[in-house]
Amino acid sequence: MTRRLSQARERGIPEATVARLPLYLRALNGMAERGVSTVSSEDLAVAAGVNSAKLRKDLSHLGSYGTRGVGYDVEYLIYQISRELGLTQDWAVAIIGVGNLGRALANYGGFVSRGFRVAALFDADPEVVGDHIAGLNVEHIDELEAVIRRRDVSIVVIATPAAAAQQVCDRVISAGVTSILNFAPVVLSVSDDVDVRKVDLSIELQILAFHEQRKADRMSGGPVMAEEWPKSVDLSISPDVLGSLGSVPSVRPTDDGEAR
Amino acid sequence: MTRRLSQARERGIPEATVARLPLYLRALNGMAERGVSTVSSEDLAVAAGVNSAKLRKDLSHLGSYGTRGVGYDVEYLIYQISRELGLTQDWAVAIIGVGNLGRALANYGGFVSRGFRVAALFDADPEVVGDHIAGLNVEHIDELEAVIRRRDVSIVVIATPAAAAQQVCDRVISAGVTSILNFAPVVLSVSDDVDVRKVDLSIELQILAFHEQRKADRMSGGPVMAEEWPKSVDLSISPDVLGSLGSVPSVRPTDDGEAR
DNA sequence: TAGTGTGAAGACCTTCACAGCG
DNA sequence: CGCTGTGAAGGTCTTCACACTA
Repeated sequence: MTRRLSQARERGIPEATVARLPLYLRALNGMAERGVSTVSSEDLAVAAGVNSAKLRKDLSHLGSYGTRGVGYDVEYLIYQISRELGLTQDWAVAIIGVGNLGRALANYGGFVSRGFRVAALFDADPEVVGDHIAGLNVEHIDELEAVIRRRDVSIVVIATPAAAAQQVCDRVISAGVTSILNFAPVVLSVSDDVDVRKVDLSIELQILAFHEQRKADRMSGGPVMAEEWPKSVDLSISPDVLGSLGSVPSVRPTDDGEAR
Repeated sequence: MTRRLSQARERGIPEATVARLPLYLRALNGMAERGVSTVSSEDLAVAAGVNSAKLRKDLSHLGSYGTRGVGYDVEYLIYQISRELGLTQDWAVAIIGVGNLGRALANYGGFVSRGFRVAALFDADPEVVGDHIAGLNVEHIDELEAVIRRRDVSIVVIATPAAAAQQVCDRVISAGVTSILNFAPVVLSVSDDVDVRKVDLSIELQILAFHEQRKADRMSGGPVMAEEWPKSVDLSISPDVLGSLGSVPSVRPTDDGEAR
C-alpha cells in the first residue's frame, strides 16, 4: 500500500486535476467552518460542482486519503491539498501596473489570505509612484529587478496596458521570476520553464457571446441551417461585406483593451 | 465541397476551438492594423501562441476560408470569426456589484470595444447607488429584473461578494439571462441551459504556486522523492500536524476572498 | 511550389461500474 | 453495508504527416 501511494504521488499530477484542487479546497474550507468533520466524495463533489468519480480520481492522485465506507476527513484533506498546492508556505506576489485593475487587485481581500502576500506594487507613471495602496508604496518600475530580488517575489501579476506587457514580462523573467499571472490582453512569449496563466475579460465575454448566439439561433431560426455567408464564394471581399463590418459599432477597432 | 463546408459548420464547433477563436481574432486585428493583408497558418499560429496544425484544424471547423499555397485573407477571416463568435451584433452587459473590482471592470476599456456595451450597473449598498461610473448610473439591486428586461441585457457579470453571488445569480436567471461571467469565488449552481464562466484570482494563483513549488523541489531537493507525509500512516491526525497547519499564516481562514 | 485541409495516431481527460475494504 | 479507489471504455483534444490544390 505504501507502494501504491508513492507511485501515485511519484511524478506528475494531471494538469486538469491541479486546476480543480483549489475548488475542492474551497469547498472543504467551507465545510470545516461549518463544523463538518467528515465528507463523502459525493457530497464534496456536489459542493465543488463536479462529478464524484472525477473527484475520487483526482484525490487518488495525491494518495489514498479516504476511508472506505466513511469518506474523507475534512481537516486532513485540507492539509494534504494545501500542501500539494504549496500553500503551506507563503508566496510573495508583486503587482505591476496600478491602474484601475491593479488597484482592485491590490485591495482584493482573497489575495492576502491563503498563502499569498502582496509584497510590491509597481507603475511607470510618476504620477502614481509613491501612492499608498493597500498599505504598500507604489514603486517605480525602474526598481523592478532590485525589489523583486530583495523581497523574494516569486509570482508576478501583470496588470499593465497591453503594449507594455511583453517588456515587463521579459524584465521580471530576467529577475528570476518563473510564474506569471497575466491580465493584459496579449499572448506573452516566454521560454517553457516559465509558467504563464492568463485572465482575459474580453475572451470570456466572446465565448459567452458565441453560446448566447447559438441559443438565440436555436430559438428563432430553429434548425434552419441558413445559407452560409453573404454570397461571395471566392475570396474577393465585396465592398458591402466590409461595409457592413464597418457599420457594426466596433467589430475591429482597438482590440487593445487596456488592462488598466 | 459546398457539401463539406455545410457539414463542417453544421452542428457544434468544439469548445476548445471556440475558446481560441478570440485569440486568433486579436492576432488578426493586430495584423490588419499593421496593414498585413494575407497570413499563413504558421505566422498566425505564432502570433496567437499555438501550434499551426491546431490553428488550421480550428479554422477548418468554420469552413474552408484559406487559399492553398497562399494563406488566409486577414480581413475576411476577421469577418468570419467575428460572425461566428456573434460579434457582429452588440451585446448589452450588466455588472452587478460595484466594489473595487466592479468599478475596475466598468472602466475597463476593452469592454466597450468589440461588440460589448456596459448597459447597467447594480449594487445593494445605498451608499453607492446613484454614483456615476463610466458614464452610467449605479442602480439599486431591487431594479435588477426590471432594468435587465428593459435594456435587453443578455450577459451579466457578477462582481459581488461571495456570499451574495448565488442569490444574484438566481435572480438574473429568473429575469431571463442565460450567460454569466462570475468573478465571485463560489461555484454557482445553475441549470444546464445557463452558461457560466468563472474568473478566479485565487485559483489561478494556487495553480501557479503548485508549479512554482514543483520547480523549487526540483532545484534543491533534486529527484529525491522524499518521504510521504509527516509520519502518521493512519488517519488519526496527530496534534503536531494540525499544529504546524495552524502556525502557517493562513492556510485556511476566510476563503471568502470577496470579489469586491 | 507553398501552404491548406484532414485522416489517422496518440495523448489526455471523463465517466462508468464494480471490486474490495473498513 | 457504504463508500473509496481504480481498471476499462469512451470522449475530446492535439499533433503528425501528407494528399491535394490554387
